[in-house]
Amino acid sequence: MALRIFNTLSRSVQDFKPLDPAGRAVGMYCCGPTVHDFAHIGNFRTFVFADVVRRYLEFKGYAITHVMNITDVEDKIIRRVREGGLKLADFTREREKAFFDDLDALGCKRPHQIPRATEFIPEMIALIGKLMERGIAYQAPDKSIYFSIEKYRGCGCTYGQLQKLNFEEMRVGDRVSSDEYEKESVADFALWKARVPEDGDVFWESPWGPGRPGWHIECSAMSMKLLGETFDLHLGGEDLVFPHHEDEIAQSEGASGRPFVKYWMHGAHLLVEGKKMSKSLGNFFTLRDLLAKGFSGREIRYLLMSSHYRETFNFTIEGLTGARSALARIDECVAKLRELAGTQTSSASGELLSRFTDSMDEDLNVAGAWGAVFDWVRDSNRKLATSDVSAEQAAAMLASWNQVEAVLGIGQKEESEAPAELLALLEERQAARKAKDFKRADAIRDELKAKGWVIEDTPKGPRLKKL
RNA sequence: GGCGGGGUAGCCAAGUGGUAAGGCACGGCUCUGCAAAAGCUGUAUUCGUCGGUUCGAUUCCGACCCUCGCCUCCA
Repeated sequence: MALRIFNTLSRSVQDFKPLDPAGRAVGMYCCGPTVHDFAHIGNFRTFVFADVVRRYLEFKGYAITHVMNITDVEDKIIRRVREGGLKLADFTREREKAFFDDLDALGCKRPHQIPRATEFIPEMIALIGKLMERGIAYQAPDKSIYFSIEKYRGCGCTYGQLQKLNFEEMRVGDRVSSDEYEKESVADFALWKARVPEDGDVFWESPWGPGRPGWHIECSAMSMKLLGETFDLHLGGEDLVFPHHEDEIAQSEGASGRPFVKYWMHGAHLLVEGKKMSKSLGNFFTLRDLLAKGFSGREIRYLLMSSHYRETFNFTIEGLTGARSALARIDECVAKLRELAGTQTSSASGELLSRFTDSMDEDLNVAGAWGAVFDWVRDSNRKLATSDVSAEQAAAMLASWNQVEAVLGIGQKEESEAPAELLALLEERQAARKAKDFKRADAIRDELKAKGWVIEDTPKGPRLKKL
């Protein structure tokens, strides 16, 4: 079966067909973080979503090139740098490192290319130059360069491909920053912002004078440079549909005269505890906030990818606790199969893969995919309980799981070996039980529990499990 | 005001023109010296409300109610 995805351009679910005539290579660009602060859990929903898209495309056999930018020059960053008396790069590199630590904790694969905005200034200037040549961009009295939507439309291009726009009905002006009032039209947006005193030493020389790039231009410049003027997939959060992505299309198609991106995918936002995240409500979490509460990256990842990417998802602490139980159920089953399979290997069999694929093919229906996973867990547990599963059979079941897990990316629970002294206590308890000294046996059980280890009395004897 | 999502069990969340996946929580059972852990198992006559189409609608159409998001540098 073929993968189908919802394309924001057509507002419908379409068959995914790469531009590559061989149908194999896929270029994918995901709008990355603005490194002005620690990223929050809402940001990570989008990055986990992008990671799942990438992993599923790999699962489907595509040779993917995953690009994600780092926005390391922007108003907030400049303000922090100025306030802290810091060097731009020192500040942004630190935040960037924190971001990748977080991404690692969530089990996200590193994109193949991670361009920084500040390292593509010449490409951006070249792109702006092209738009100037074509008469689609103009320099305002404040020396900044703006993109003219009117001229762009005059060339037969469409502005408003991703969202139906009605400029007359739009509430204009609410958030237009004061340095943009010299634009010819409110809808126009900055390509190059002329240097102002507040920028300090954050500026670059350009044919139009010193300044810095506008927000949208970096993504156009970097994606076209690394993936070509037309590429397959562009992802981002739903808030980026307008204006960011709309403007990217305008800049890119205005300059190249060719279609920019074939498929646009947008991830919906997150609610936390039923409300929009905000610091004043106390429901604003960075990843490290949640890790500090004792949740693991894989638990957070599981919760973030437990529902469809185009639906608003309500992220709750209760959900996180539930994620822990749900993952434990999978871990338990997989661990048993591993033990049985030993070093035996086998090819995948059973219906897990087909059910998983059927769900994921339909616009990444992860909820349906998890349904397949949990049905497989129950089915495996039944087999384990009612019949002798051979090493070969266990290996075959595991082979399917491993393929699915490569997409889900939840990894496995880190196995912790109990220290020798605790194992000695466990032995002592066994001896006490044999001697019917249950008082002593129960005392040891409590002692172990106090140390964070639970005794699991299985038909094959007792085991220690970390709480 | 414009545009676009949602409303399915206590909570989260799939899905379908033919009578409701899965997860969490909860109850029962198995195992156990008792537990725990683990496993199995049960739990929505019903899918926001009211109409309509249909042999049949939660699924299609219309109206209404509620809720959320975007509307110029926020994932």
